[in-house]
Amino acid sequence: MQLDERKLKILQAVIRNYLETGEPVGSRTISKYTDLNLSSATIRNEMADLEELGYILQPHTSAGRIPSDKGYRLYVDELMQKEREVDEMKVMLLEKEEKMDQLLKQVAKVLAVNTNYATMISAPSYQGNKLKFIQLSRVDVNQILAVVVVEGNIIKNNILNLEAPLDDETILKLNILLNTHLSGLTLEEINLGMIAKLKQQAGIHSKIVGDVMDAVAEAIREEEDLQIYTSGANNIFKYPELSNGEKASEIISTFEEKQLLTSLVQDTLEKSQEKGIQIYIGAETPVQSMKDCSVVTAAYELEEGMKGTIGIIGPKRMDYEKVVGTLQNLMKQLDSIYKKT
Amino acid sequence: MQLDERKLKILQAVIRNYLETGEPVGSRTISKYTDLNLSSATIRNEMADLEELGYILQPHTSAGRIPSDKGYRLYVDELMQKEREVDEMKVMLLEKEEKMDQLLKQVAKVLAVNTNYATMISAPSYQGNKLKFIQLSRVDVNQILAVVVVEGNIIKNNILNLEAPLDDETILKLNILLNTHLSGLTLEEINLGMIAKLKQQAGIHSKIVGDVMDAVAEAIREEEDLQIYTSGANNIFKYPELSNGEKASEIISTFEEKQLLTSLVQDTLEKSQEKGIQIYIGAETPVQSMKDCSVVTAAYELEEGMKGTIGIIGPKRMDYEKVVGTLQNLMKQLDSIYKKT
DNA sequence: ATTAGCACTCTATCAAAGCGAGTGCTAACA
DNA sequence: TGTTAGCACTCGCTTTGATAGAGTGCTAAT
Repeated sequence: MQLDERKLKILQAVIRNYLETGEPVGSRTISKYTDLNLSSATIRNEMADLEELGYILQPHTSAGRIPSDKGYRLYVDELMQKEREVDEMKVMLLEKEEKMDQLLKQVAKVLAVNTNYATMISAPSYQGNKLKFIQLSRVDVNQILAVVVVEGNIIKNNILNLEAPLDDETILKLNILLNTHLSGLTLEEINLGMIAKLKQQAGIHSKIVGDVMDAVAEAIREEEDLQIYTSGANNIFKYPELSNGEKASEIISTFEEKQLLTSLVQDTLEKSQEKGIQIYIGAETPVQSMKDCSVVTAAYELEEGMKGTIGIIGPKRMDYEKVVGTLQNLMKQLDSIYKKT
Repeated sequence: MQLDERKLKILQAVIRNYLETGEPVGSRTISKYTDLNLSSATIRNEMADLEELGYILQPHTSAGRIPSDKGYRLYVDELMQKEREVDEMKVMLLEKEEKMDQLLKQVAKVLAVNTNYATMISAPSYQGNKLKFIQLSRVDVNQILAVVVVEGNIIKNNILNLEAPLDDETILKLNILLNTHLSGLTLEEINLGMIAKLKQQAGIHSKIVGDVMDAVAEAIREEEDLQIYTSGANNIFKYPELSNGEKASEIISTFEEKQLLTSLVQDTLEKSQEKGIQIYIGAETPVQSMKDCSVVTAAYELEEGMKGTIGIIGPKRMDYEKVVGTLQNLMKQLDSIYKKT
């Protein structure tokens, strides 16, 4: 059996209607709602076919139909209106110099308020970026501060405890040594051989060099378990199908233990090569606890190849068109903020 | 009418029973539960009195009684067993050098898992601490990095954009200028007059000084909206009286917008002078959205006078004794971690 | 002062009944 | 052959009424 034009139209009508109301859709509703001018009986026959094909299903006999995951999938792939007016969403323009996390939190929040869904945003990860600057300074008689700056102005600090005091001149020398050898290198290029060479040159101060390198390594490591911000988790209470205790609890947990969203971020980044915006319907999601939701994600890229992801989490009957539109809109704005520098 | 011994015992029995079951408690239950050897009829009379006095209330006629906020208050103030065995709770010992936020998250989580309530912990705030060190370094042709270190090794970075390049010597001079005048001062002592004087001394570079002072100011400001970590928000779903959509949503929101908990932190810090552990029952809480919960908080103090707070949020019928015990236990452990350095 | 006893109240639970929405099928129709 | 009117049927939701049970307040006896 094939999906002819008419079946598609009916499926579309069912889904549209269900997205709006959240209630199973009956044949009579379709018969009036569409411009097909077909009686409910005809619709019924077609709907029986659609059910057999797996695009819609009945919660129980003598109820209307609701879309299945397969139905939603067809809808977002083929049937969805690609362009639609989207409410203009103003991201408050933040100075680029402002702390990145402020901006991200802000974006997540604006998005949550605008869409009425839960949102997440992962901070751009800086893999492959170059070391820009290292500075050691004494802050106390037996402590020095190591500041590591990576391209993109990511700054990491570490306090190092000294065994024996260092005089100012030595610190200066170490600074020069470190900067001349390391700046401009990517974090990957700083390998053991290079470290050994540096230590050798540092002579009796090789321990300090080792400690600094550990600080650099930690800067990398910390960046690896990436930061994720969320907002609007309470929006899920707006959708009865998600707000029963069991499911709500699961979703809230995931939002609290943000690291559980990592797989979502990874998957989005991988797939973002092929397609800008990614839609996960129900069980398609890489995060188990969201199998009753749909998740729409996009990868964004700031200058200098820093990539992060934005995600919107809602019920399966989310307004995909609006969400996709809003997300595209947001991308543009992020772009413009970071281009106009 | 006064609360004699017997009334107190009955009130205690009602509350104990209600804490366990969460169901209204009837006179017959009390009659058997206690060692008073009184008939249910007598209990009924006494309970009628207790209700008139406002310590207990009936959800509806012909239901048992439940404690009122006033009843709980009396209970925690007077009736509660002060000492009780508490499950030993191991806080994973983290190296002191480890990042503070790791430790805090860990503590919040352990506490949530152990108590089955929602928890929050605020990072210690460093008000009144002294400026230790300021360092300007050039990271780019027109950017300098300002690092501000406050006592307690709190470090803040800011990138400043220059209008005109600065030579190394000038940067060095500025460093000396700033450090000689500012280090050792508390953040409050750095007032406008002092800034003006510095600017004057900096001559043509007064703009830089101004920018650095802004950076310092921002370091303060950022520290002010203090960091709060939460865990176990989903635990509230374990208590039916809190997991209805409306209330749950409100609580979850508060946990997401952690800044809403600030007033709780403030209040705890203020009151911590008089009493170690603070209990807010229902409407007593400074955070409006938790009026249906009880909140138990404590202020902790790490070395160097850094104070933060820990809070446990649960239903009014929370196990106060256990929670208080657990909290005291935790305090001891935190102490020992930070004492043994 | 305490308590046994009783009438009363209120809720929760269950079954029966009716309603309404929706279906599938059949037969008639164009 | 595709469409549609009609009809019997199913199922869930809501209402209703009856019942049981828990608990109370009051009174009268101890």
